[in-house]
Amino acid sequence: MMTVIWTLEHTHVNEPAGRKAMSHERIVQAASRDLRRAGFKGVNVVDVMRTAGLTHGGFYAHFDSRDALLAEAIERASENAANAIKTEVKGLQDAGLSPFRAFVEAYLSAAHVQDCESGCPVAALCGDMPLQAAKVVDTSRRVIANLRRLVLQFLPPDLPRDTAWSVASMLIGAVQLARALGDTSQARAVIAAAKRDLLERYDR
Amino acid sequence: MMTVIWTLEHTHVNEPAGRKAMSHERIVQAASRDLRRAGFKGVNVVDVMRTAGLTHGGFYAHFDSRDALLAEAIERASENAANAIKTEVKGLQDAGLSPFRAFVEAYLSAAHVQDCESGCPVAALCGDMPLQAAKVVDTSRRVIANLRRLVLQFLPPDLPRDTAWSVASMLIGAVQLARALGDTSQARAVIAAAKRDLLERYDR
DNA sequence: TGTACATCAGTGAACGCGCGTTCACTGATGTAC
DNA sequence: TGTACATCAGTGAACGCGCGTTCACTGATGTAC
Repeated sequence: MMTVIWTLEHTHVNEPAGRKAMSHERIVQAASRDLRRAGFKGVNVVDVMRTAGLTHGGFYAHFDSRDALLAEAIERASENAANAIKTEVKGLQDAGLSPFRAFVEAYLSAAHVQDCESGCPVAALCGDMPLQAAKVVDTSRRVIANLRRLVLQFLPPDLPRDTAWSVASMLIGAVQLARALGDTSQARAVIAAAKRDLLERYDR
Repeated sequence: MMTVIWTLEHTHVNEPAGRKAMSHERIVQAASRDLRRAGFKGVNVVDVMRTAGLTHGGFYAHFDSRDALLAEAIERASENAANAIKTEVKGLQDAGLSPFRAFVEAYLSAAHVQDCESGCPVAALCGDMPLQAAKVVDTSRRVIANLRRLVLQFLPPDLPRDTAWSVASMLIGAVQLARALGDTSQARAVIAAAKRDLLERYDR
């Protein structure tokens, strides 16, 4: 037991970021993209490892199970997407839009509808979240809480706080409908209607 | 060729509804429930046939493929759910609610959030629709169009027609978030916020 | 500094299971004459 | 009306493939002395 602890303490001493840690990171990144592009069932151990430049045999040196990877991947997706959105919002605010309007334009942009693999994991995965293993469900709920906090950052402060929930509902519902309708005029109508609704009602 | 046609014409003569047609119906009904409860990946040929009181070997006498079953099942789910909603809306209207309010209360009821297997297939499946086979995607889009028409039936008529899209977005987004959050106060807050938002804005 | 040993991260073959799909066969029902 | 035959709906075993998981092994790196 003493020996094991001693070994662990010295595991990452020698390489700058740690070879294993870098591999781990590449695996999680690959999974977080597959996850959003193809859903929970679209995350495949062999493919993810190959994308990360490895072979599948080493997978279980990094994760207890595929579900453990899913949990890490969805959390990573949440961070990535939040950062991407915030960056785009900043640009739109600099161009003169109000914080809330900038956020709505960023979240409901054509780019976000099309590039689901780098987008919001709640929009991509919400319907399947309750069907996953307990560990993944727990992480999913934290990711939903992250989205709520993100909305709150840009919501006019005089509104009741649970307005963040109806705004989040509208946003993920519209993105999902638009993606399901594909590249059609109906898909664009969904996005346009959601934008108009949100901005007319809540933009100050 | 003549023989085949002759045979087909006489296939269903002898039994009231047709033995095969009744089996077909039971299979589709079973699949439409599994589909909404457990998603596209939750529809399993062996289980569906067992639920319908049959063995799996006979499946391909009824459907070309599992995807063909999915397409029929999602369309059947759409009809079932629309009828159930309309019935409940009628009851709420008789109790004095406006058409739109009755519809929102029915769609966002606790029963609809909990009993997904008899609920709206768009709320249950929207996120996975674009990941399915072409035939299933086509049917999914028709089912989304059905939901839009259902919303239009209860929307105040003076509103722009594409308001149906933002209302539909809010409804399916809220139901999905509530289901993902489980039986928690947050889930109830999502539903309450969506109801308040829709009714304050559109109820006349 | 060099040598022997231990550990680490990763490899690739193999296992086991689920599940969509196929197929030869069966009992029941209907049809021809 | 009865007999022989055809068809229908369904059965159950088996096939093939994908995929999560395991495991013995390897080359590289680090450590003890």
